[in-house]
Amino acid sequence: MARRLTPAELESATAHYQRYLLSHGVKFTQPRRQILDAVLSIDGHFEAEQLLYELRQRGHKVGKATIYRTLPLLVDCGILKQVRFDVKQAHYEHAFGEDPHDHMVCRRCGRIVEFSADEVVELRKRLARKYRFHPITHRFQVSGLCWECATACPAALPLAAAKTNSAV
Amino acid sequence: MARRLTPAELESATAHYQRYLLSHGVKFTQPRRQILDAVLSIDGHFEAEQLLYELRQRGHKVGKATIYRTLPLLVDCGILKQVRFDVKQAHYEHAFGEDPHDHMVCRRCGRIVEFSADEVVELRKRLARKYRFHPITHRFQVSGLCWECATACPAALPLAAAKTNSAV
DNA sequence: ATGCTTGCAAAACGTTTGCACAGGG
DNA sequence: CCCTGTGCAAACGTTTTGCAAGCAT
Repeated sequence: MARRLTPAELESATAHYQRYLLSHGVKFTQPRRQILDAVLSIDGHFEAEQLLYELRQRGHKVGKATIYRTLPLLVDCGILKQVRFDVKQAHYEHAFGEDPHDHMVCRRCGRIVEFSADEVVELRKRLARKYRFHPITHRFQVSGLCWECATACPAALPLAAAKTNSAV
Repeated sequence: MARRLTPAELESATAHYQRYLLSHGVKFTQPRRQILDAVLSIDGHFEAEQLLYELRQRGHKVGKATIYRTLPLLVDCGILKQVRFDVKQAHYEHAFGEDPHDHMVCRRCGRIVEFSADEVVELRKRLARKYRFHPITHRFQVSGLCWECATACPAALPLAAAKTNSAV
């Protein structure tokens, strides 16, 4: 699960961001600083709208367009990762100070279980060799029922069993 | 890779669809028949817009709304699978007469390499047990460079190497 | 002073919905 | 016949873009 960053990591992330912007001839402006701070303060996954809300909470009048223009910068410099669930809008999470992980999403309650990506990366490496591909990143998302929903609603399980082998 | 369905499979898919519609009190209308035929004639992945185009090619005046209303039927009855790449619009592919597989997408040329999902399903099962989750489906997508692009453009590889361990 | 950045509003995009009419069982 | 399915167009929510004004270097 996303944990709150330590002060040292916050510092480091900011410095990293500034270096990145500088080296790309991009200015470290107040809105970009405010967005960075807000982004780093959020635990877990968020979408653009939530980020806008967080900024408004802090009394910052950043425009929606600026958010959409800034998120790619944060992704490119490695502070954020874009995570796409099965919905139209993009989600983001920290890529900084986090171990690589993937997600299991519960169909019933929407709960997200994060799990270590170590074994996934290993499998990915093996498959890439076999299929002659150079892997850079991956997304592995398992959809199903969390433990609570599965015990609370056994009716949903036959469906699960029937489709257990399908890849999406 | 998606292969063209055999006449027997086409027949079987149509019968299957009709049975599904009937059992759900849904009519097998002309537009739905036309959409089914067009869908089955397409190899590989497609999106709603391409399906509309294919129908127009055949001289069928099916509305866009009907396409969007029909695709879920085809997914629910197991003829299609929704595949989501890193773009906003949904893609679809045959789920009929196909082995479960996942995708590697080349960042440079967009080429899609399909690979068997057997090992992925196995890993998924192991992880689900460990994290107490009931898997139903999964999506495993590897992003990187295909063999051709990697050899044609070695400049892109350092980036690949640097990010090799990141999950998305 | 220059030119990247901003906010606003409007456009674009894929998708969904409301409605009156058409068509299948 | 009835009731569902259809096409059209308009609505939708997210994301992008054009533009005049603002601000960092």
